[in-house]
Amino acid sequence: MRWSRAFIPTLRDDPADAESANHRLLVRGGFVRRLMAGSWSLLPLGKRVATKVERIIREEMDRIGGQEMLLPVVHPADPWKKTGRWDDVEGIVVKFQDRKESDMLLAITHEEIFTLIATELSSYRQLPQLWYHLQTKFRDEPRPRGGLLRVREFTMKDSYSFDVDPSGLDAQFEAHREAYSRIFERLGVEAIPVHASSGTMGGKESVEFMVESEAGEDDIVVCPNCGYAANTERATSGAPPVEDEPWEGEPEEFDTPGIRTIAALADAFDFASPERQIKTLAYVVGGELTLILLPGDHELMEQKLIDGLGTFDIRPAHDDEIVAALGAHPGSLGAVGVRHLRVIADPALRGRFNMVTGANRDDRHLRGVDVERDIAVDQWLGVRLTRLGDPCIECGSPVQVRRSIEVGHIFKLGTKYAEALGATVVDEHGEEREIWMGSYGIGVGRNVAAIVESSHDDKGIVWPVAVAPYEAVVTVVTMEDAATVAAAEGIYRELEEAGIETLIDDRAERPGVKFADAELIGIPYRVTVGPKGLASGEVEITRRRDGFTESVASGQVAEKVVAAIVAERR
RNA sequence: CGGGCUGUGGCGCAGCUUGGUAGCGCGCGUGCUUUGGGAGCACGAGGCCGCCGGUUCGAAUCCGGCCAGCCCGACCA
Repeated sequence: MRWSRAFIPTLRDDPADAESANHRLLVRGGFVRRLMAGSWSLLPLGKRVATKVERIIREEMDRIGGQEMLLPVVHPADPWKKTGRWDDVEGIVVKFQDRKESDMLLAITHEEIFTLIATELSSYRQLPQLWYHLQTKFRDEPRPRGGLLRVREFTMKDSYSFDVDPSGLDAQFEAHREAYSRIFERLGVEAIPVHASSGTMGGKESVEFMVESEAGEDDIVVCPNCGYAANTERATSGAPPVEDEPWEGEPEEFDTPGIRTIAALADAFDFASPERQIKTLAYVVGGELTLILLPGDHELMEQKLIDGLGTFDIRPAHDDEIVAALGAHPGSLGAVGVRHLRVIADPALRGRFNMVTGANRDDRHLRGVDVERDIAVDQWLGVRLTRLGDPCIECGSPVQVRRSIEVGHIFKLGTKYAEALGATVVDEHGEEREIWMGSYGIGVGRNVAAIVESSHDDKGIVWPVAVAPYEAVVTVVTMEDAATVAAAEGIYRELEEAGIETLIDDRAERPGVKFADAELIGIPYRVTVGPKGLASGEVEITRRRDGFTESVASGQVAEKVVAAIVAERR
């Protein structure tokens, strides 16, 4: 490609509204342009990168037996109503009606429709099956952010596995785990698999692939000793040890005028440090007021509550609901003596005594509370957020918490969708059985963003060869010197003929502009052809990754560049 | 959904406090000079000042409403 003919609208300045590296560099390098919040056009360079990411995904899916299809992006409501998700996905899904006033939606994922196709399977002999497509999803995210990291419209590779039994599902799940690891390795991102929450997908087991990055939106818990790794939405840890001081007898009420927070209570009384308080949260779960208890120095991870209770129908209670049920306002709440409400407590409170909690009378608290003696806990459920330094659940070593980008997610779905939509096969005994399903997703644009986040410097993007929009650029130092132009054109032709995707920078620009642009858009290898070097028959090869430069006889340059690139293609 | 910030040529910004000709840098076009790290000079093109309404003789500027974008947070009692 001739740069003079290419549409590569690079910008000299960073766009003002861009914070994260991928946003800043992809816009500045002319890869993408924003249409609206969370909605991006891929320009020629961006499309080339996305296509390469897709090719790698396809190759790895095909390698484990995947068959590519293409399903529609507009779905009728009916199958979504049958699986119960028509209501579950309220808010994130765009719903509308066609001219006949039939309910429809824009696909946020494709479990329902792939399962409908799977109803055509009739015998266990046809299983296993593995189907996938690369298709647009539209999710009306409440807050798109971070350039291509969280968007509303995006291309996703989603695959779906169909098996006659759980062990078949396990095998396909493992195949995906390996395929995904290969994909991320080829993309040049360091993704670690972690235990995760299944969210709206349902199902029991899921693994996320996470790339450590400050731009990420998730925190993962990692144990440096034994390798345990999990999203904080799911991670469990041991209870950090606390030494309670002895207390004889019943809890004792005391005055706490104007005190509404754990911090304020801790400041006012030296026996009420946060770790010795019981934090009492009021939630409405399935329409019923429920108390959630945690050690005062811990935080609730709402997703664990959702997962642990098996319902999305939870929300913090409003003040008036709390007052009506407990007779006190938030800030003076407690569960001692509460029998008419469901009480859920984090296991970190087990065996704790001489604790401080609200008395359910405004401006009054209780001290000397023995959790198991004084509180009627209906359910012990691990709902607290794992913190840096908490003991690892597997080995007890202090865990780390790292900000990360979720680049892939694989789920064991079980038979939920098959049951709802009637996808069954007959087994070898002639009996009808529901199909066991898994679903597996990788967002294309988010992976492009993750690559940029983890591979850039102050000059611009550093693409791995495998996904670079072009593998090499021939920089013509001056277009005014006929010998220079002729030599550059010759090298360009050689590289093209050797199958190297090459740009020739034949613009009437000064060399500094060409160097800066080549670095900004991140081309892995640059061949610089100018009169200075040509005087001794030489040109330069510069590697983007580390700036390493060597002079090479112009007759040998193509061969050297080809060898370097082929070795890095993956 | 709550909070903060921001909307002025393609990009980055000033002007707004104190109402009166819309400005700067980059980029773009033409010409000359220059040519191994974002050149210089000269001339030139390009703006519904986010939108609607109000105040005023007069609004980018003051007032009200709306829309859009970015960042933080996700009710933690």
